Amino acid sequence: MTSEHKIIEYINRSVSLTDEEATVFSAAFREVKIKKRQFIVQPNFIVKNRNYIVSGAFRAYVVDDKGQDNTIAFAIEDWWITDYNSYILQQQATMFVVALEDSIILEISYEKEQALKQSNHKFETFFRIRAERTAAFMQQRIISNLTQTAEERYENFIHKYPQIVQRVPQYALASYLGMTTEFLSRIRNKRVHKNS
Amino acid sequence: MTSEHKIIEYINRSVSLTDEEATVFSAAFREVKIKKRQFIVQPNFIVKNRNYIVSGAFRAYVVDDKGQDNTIAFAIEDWWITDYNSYILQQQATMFVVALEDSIILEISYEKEQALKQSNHKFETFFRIRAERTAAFMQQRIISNLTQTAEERYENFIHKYPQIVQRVPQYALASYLGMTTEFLSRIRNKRVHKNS
DNA sequence: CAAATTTCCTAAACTACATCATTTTTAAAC
DNA sequence: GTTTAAAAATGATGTAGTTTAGGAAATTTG
Repeated sequence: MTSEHKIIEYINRSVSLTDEEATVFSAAFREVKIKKRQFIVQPNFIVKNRNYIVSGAFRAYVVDDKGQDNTIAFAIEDWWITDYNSYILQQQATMFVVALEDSIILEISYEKEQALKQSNHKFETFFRIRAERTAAFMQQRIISNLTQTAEERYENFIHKYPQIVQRVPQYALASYLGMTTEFLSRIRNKRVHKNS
Repeated sequence: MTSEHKIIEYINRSVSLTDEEATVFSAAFREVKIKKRQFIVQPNFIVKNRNYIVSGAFRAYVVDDKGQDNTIAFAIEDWWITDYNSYILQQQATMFVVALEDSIILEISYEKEQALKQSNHKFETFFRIRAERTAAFMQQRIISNLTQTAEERYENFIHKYPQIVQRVPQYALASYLGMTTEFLSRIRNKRVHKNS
């Protein structure tokens, strides 16, 4: 399946498009190949694109005052990634977004997205549903961070996203879950010995 | 200013409506008076309404396995509140939403909101912008929770929301910031003595 | 495929924050 | 207004998770 077909199938899960609309929609995107370790977002620039991942994996993170990496998001095939604050509010980015694997993305510019949304009610609906799901997802993460212990958050994550655990480095997962890589190592080791 | 005028002014900050559209929009809402300590959302029910606060203040929280309160959100005049996950995904609520003061809200039902969005592209745009801002706000909170110490999160909060600090009980603010009320009490006390 | 680099593991000392128990202050209810 | 209950402050003690440091695996790159 081509990248265009993938994204058309994606949007059709939320709103049903005519063939013509589908063509207009997919034409707003540009396919780009990204090498492992390549950055698609860097701090202090205003983010130009929203990115749909055709294949590969990415990690978004911020570096805090103490120089520590804090992973904000992971994304794999059929997910989206960008610095959400920077893209939506068109202000300076604070995050890095880097490829964890050789990847293929479909990027859409802020201007083209605005034009799509204005031109057709269905496209507006699609992006509204996207934003709502993003917010719902983030709320769940906030609740998890507030209510669960480090170990519970890890258990929760491997249960919900087993396909991601395999593909991301441990230090990245640890910082996503709000703990050190050493502590995550300990949790994993405890599990192995418990289960044998 | 009447409640209807307030919400019309609110939506006009995002999209500009004709008088007729404004009438349709505000007619979808119902004004309700809520007494202090009264609940507008409780767990295990599917949330029916999204609520715009005309006056007063609310707190949304979940109770975890250990019986602890965890504050997920505060909201005052000109903000919105509901159990976002329950409302958007129309699934069982996990949160309580309670009035911290005698309040007046404008509530819109899920069905009426869906109808508004379908009937007029501008209304769809309005709710899309709402959802995007909500997501951007939540992302900032996730970053703050991951990167800052308890004291930094408190400093950050009083800087950003001085008007809320005055109006919410300390134990609620502490659990919003992810710490105990005792620890917040110590942070505050340290500040007072430092500044004198 | 060998060297260099990155990632992961282990373990002991340490600290930010939690818990527990009691007292004081503030607010609610009669 | 007085009583009662809830919230905040304070001190002592406990612990989940961090820090630091070293070595072992695994990946990357020439």
